[in-house]
Amino acid sequence: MEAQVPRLDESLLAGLPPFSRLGRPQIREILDQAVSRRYDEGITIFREGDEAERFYLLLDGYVRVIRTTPTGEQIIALHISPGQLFGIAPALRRATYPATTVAAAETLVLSWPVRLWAVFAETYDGFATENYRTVGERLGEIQAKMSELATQAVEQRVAAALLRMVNQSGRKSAEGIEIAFPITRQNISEMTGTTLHTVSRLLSAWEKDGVVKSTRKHIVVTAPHRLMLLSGGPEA
DNA sequence: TCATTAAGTATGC
DNA sequence: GCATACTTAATGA
Repeated sequence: MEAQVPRLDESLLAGLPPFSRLGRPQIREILDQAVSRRYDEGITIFREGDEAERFYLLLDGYVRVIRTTPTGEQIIALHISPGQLFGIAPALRRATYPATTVAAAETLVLSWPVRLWAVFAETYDGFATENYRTVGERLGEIQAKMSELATQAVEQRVAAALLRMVNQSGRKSAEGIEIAFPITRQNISEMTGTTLHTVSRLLSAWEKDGVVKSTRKHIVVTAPHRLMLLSGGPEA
């Protein structure tokens, strides 16, 4: 459907963890088999349970990984930043995607057919190990969030969620550090297991205290250290 | 401490 | 001007 755009430059992949150990000619081979595509904000790239036909690399933008509970609520499991692979069902030896993935902002991705996963892993030094590492990291992150959900109060969870996004996608601005992709109260409630009303109240209170500044779909953390206190221990 | 209901204002295509 | 984002207060588990 999408034509192969001009010709992808090798510098796109050089330096990214999954490809860091590869030489130019190898990167060229990989790029020549990739399809690139752009997604607008809000567009679903693939759905939980879909046949996993391709795996993806995020070149630019941000994507949200969403899981649906048996009762039908959406839970935002994590956000993915540029340079990371996603939809890597083959690494988990799965035939279907374990989660839905949606473009959180205008997004540019490369993708390859899953059958190439095994080929890359076998042919290219470091590809497999690097990817198992990131899979492990993400599982750990999700685990941490699950236990956080069970143990921490809402205010602490929301503070921690903001910090995570800032750490991962923070962009320095005049006022502080801003989250680099559009994010709503609803979204934040979906990552913290609360309601948008509670998130709204918390953000309003924090704004009054000078910890954050927000406009519609846009949040700047003006006092990260104070958020840290809020997310941390019981008393702060 | 927090969800829910409900009723409002603000914002942007 | 309509849909969506966001705010706030009240109530009750």
